[in-house]
This record gives sequence, structure tokens and C-alpha cells, in this order.
Amino acid sequence: MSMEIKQVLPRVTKQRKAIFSALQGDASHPTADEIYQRVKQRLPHISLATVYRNLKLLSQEGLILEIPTPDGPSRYDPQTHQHYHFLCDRCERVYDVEIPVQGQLNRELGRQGFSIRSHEIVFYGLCRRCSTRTSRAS
Amino acid sequence: MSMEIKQVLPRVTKQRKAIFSALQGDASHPTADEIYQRVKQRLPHISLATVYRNLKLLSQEGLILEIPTPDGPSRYDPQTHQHYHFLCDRCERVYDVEIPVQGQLNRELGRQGFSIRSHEIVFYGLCRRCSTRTSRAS
DNA sequence: AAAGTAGTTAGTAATGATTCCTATTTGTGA
DNA sequence: TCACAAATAGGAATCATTACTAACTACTTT
Repeated sequence: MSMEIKQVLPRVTKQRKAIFSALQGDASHPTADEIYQRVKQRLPHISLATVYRNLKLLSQEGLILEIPTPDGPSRYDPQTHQHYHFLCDRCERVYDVEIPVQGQLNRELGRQGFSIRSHEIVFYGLCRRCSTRTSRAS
Repeated sequence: MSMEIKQVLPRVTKQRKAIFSALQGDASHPTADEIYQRVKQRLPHISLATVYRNLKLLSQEGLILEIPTPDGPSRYDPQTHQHYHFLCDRCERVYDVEIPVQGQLNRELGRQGFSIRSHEIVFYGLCRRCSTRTSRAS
């Protein structure tokens, strides 16, 4: 875990480790601020800017995934294997979607002259929980 | 064109018409501010807030498409039939991608308990222009 | 055509997410 | 342990977007 950090970033600070490990095993796709609140319990003096800086670095290095959302803050995902996402229109939760990676799409785009690094698929609609309720969950 | 506006929005103002028609036939995926600059030539007193409000309304009503981008302002597309997008890592242009709509993905997600309204696929990489240059285009 | 009224606008302030700035601190290789 | 580049804390700044509100106007009803 923090060994992985060492491989790609010059220094392993306690803030960096805490931010990275706060995400491990979490499938709830927290926002930067939620991660900040969480890490602050261990490191009360940590700065929100530090959380942002490290989340950006970690995602640039491929140790975590940043998921931009259309109408709110980015969310972060410790799952680094390629997969897709579902955003609930009502409760705004993000779900991991486990369908096969559509590699043929990249090949098709390559044929059209683009040099593809990656692709993301985002589904929109109502999650199971919300589609069986009329209440405004959140 | 402005008849379409009338069908879905209570009033057809000159600002609304100008914003909508500024987008027609434009494949460059302009930002709200670019549209504002453009419309301002016809309506010098138009407000940026009016541009934002109408772009939001028009996209909510399905007359145009809003494309959120990970690291910058949203871009707008007059093409309303379902299609996908490519974002160039270097020049940040948005390209329309004409590959078949992947309807089977929605069906697969439906089987997994989600109620799908739509999906979007965004490809990342270098466009033709940028992959043949080393200069930092923009 | 005149009036009524609900929707819309302009201009600006406010918000929210994220990044920048800088003096200070700290991890790491020598 | 030393030296120094990298990272941090805290707050200011930035950028995109939305909220607010008094004035205005498109459209409906007389």
C-alpha cells in the first residue's frame, strides 16, 4: 500500500499515507471533503489543500481514480482496474458498474485517427433504492 | 428552431433565441463564456447569467446537450441525437464521436437493477492534430 | 389595443470546488 | 547528521456557476 506510493512519488509523508489508506476498501466514492473529515480524525492539523494535492497526485499516478461528476465535487475510487460508473439522479450516489471493459471502442476510435489513452462510461438514472421510493432520499 | 423553444419553454425571448441559434450548426463545442462573447455582438447588454440560465434550461429540455469536462467549464453541443465525445488531453478540444450507440449496455445495467435514463462515453487521448505535433497547441 | 401577470433579464453578490502562494517543516539520500 | 528538494498548513485567490432582486417583457385575457 504505502510501498506503492513510494514507487511513484518522491516522499511518503504521514498525510499522504493517511489519505491513501483512508480510501482503501471504501466503495462509497467519497468527495475530497469527506476524505478530509475522515483523515482529520487521525491528523487534526491536516489541511484541505493537502488532501486535494495528494488526491490529484495519487490519481495522476494511477493509484486511485478521480471521478468528476456533472453537478458536484469529484469523487474518488480506490479501485484502479478499469471499470465504469453509475450516477443516481436522485441520491447522487456513485456506483461501480461491473460490465466487461469495452476495448473494441478504443480500437474503433484508433481507426478514426484518435490516439486513445482511456475511456469512461457513465450511466445516469435511478439506483435500485431510489427507483422503489418516491421519497427524496439523499 | 425557435418554434422548438416555444414547445418546451413558456416564453421566447430574444436572448433565448439568440443563445439557441448561436449554437446551431456549430461543431466546436463552445463554453458558456464563448457563447456569451458571441451573443454579445448581437445583444450587447445580455448578461452572462442569462446565458448560463438559458443553456441550463435548453439542456434540461433536451434542445441542446451539456458536456461537463473534468478540468474546465462545461461545453455545449447542438447535436441532440445520442452520440459520444472525445476530449483531447493536450488542446482540450471536444470532438463528436460517431460510433454506434451502445444500447446493449443499458440493457445489461437494467438486468443489474438500475433504471437507466442515459449513458455517456468519453474518450481521452490525443487528437489527430496534437498527436502529430510536439508543440503545445491550444 | 390596453391591462394584468407570471416568466425573464441585467447586474452583481454569493457560493462551492479547487488551486495558488509562501514561510515553515520534513522525508530521504549521502 | 547534513543538506536540500519536496511537502505541508493556512489562508488568499481563482474559476465556473448560481442566487438574488428590482426592473422589464412576452403572452393571455379582457
